[in-house]
Amino acid sequence: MLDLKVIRNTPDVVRKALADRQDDPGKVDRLLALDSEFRQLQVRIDGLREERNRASKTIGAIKTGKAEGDVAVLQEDMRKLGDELKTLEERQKEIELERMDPAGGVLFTIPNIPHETVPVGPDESANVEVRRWGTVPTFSFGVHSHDEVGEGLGMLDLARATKLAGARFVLQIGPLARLERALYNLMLDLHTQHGYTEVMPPAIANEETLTANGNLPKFKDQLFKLEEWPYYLIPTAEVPLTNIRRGEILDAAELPMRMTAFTPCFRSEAGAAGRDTKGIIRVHQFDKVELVKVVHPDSSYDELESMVNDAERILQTLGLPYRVVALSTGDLGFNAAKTYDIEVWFPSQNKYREISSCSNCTDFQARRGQTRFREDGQIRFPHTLNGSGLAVGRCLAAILENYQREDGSVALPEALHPYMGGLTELRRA
RNA sequence: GGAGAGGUGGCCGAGCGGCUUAAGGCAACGGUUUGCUAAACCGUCGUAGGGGCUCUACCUCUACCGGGGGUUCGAAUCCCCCCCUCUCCGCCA
Repeated sequence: MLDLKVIRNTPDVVRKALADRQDDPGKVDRLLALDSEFRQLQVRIDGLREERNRASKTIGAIKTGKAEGDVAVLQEDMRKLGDELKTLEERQKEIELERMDPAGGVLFTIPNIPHETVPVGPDESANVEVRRWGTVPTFSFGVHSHDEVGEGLGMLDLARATKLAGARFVLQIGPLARLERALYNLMLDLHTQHGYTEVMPPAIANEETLTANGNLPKFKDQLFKLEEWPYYLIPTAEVPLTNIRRGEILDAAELPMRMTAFTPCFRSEAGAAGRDTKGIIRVHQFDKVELVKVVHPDSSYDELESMVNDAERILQTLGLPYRVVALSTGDLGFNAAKTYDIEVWFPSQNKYREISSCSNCTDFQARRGQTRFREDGQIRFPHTLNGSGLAVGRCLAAILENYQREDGSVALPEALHPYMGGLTELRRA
């Protein structure tokens, strides 16, 4: 959420941000109207409470013989005042819900303000490619999609995954199952070597946690909920990691916090029917190594650049060609002020596909979760960043495609050999 | 799952309808003293939202004692519901 004071003081900035995002700038004016009414009520309510507090104190003094007066008259007056107060309080509560309620208040429908360096544009067509790395491989034979390669090896069985759970689930067997483990071990090893603290969080989160992260209530239909429980399967480790210090005031010396975590991720993929139905690109359960930083506001954009580099390093280590794209205002996520996507090359689709998304959420998430830090007596909100480092399943799919050979076997990148117990290729048994 | 005991400021801990404006202590910060350190002494010392104003200051009000509701002129204190922690029992990877 944005700072209400920022919206009051610089409404034009927020209106422009909404317009750039193809959102409704009128939200600002609706919010300001509610805010004004709320504050007027606040003044009257506080005045009445003050009067009541005084009178109650007087009644107490009279009863203990420290003052003179008619208790009955005062009590009757305060009863009437109490009725009036109750009416005003109920009114204010209604306005408060419209203004600030996480489940639908106007403030919570206003997205983060894009950074000045974000390209302005209506949708993904306005995204800007920042750089490319690696050489796109050429094949002297007809390339196969990753699922064809995996099934050809006898190590990927999507039909039986469907029997076990349903469509959009994955079953890997033998060396391909081990490849999954090898990949996330490699990722965690590299990230921890570069200053990230490894974290193993719960894969289930409660409503408060998901609300603070912005997944609830807006994206409820993207989540798997546990029946009979107020719990959800996490859609990403970003959810628990950004909530670890929720509601706390940190010491400035604790910043920056850099964390990495491997978790399964669960997404309903509601609304994605028909998209990426083939293969394991878009599934209900996938593994991901996540990067999260909680940093001082002054350094957050530098931290974003280094986070992207940290994610890129994985692809470089694996020798997978990719490009980095800066998202435009129209494509930016709700929480993000700036986002880079990393897209890896998929030969069978003849295009780059997203394998990581790294965002600076500035103070937007921290404010929502009331994560703060104290510096020179001042209390401020830190900036939070999150990025995939990387999506393991998509990484595995990219290896199957980019390293496939004509005979159906797949070479393994050298960096993985130690993680595969010396195995240098995948070959049908 | 059953029985009991608890949740009060950064921490410890008193308070159990009005002398609380949440005592006292520890820690922290500023100062005095000191050759240095320590000690002692003095002061400051929660968060949030309003209002005033001569607007980085200052004055002032309100809310918050796990969360939510209720009783009352008045609730940390009484009542109801929920959450969490601890101890014991049961079950269990």
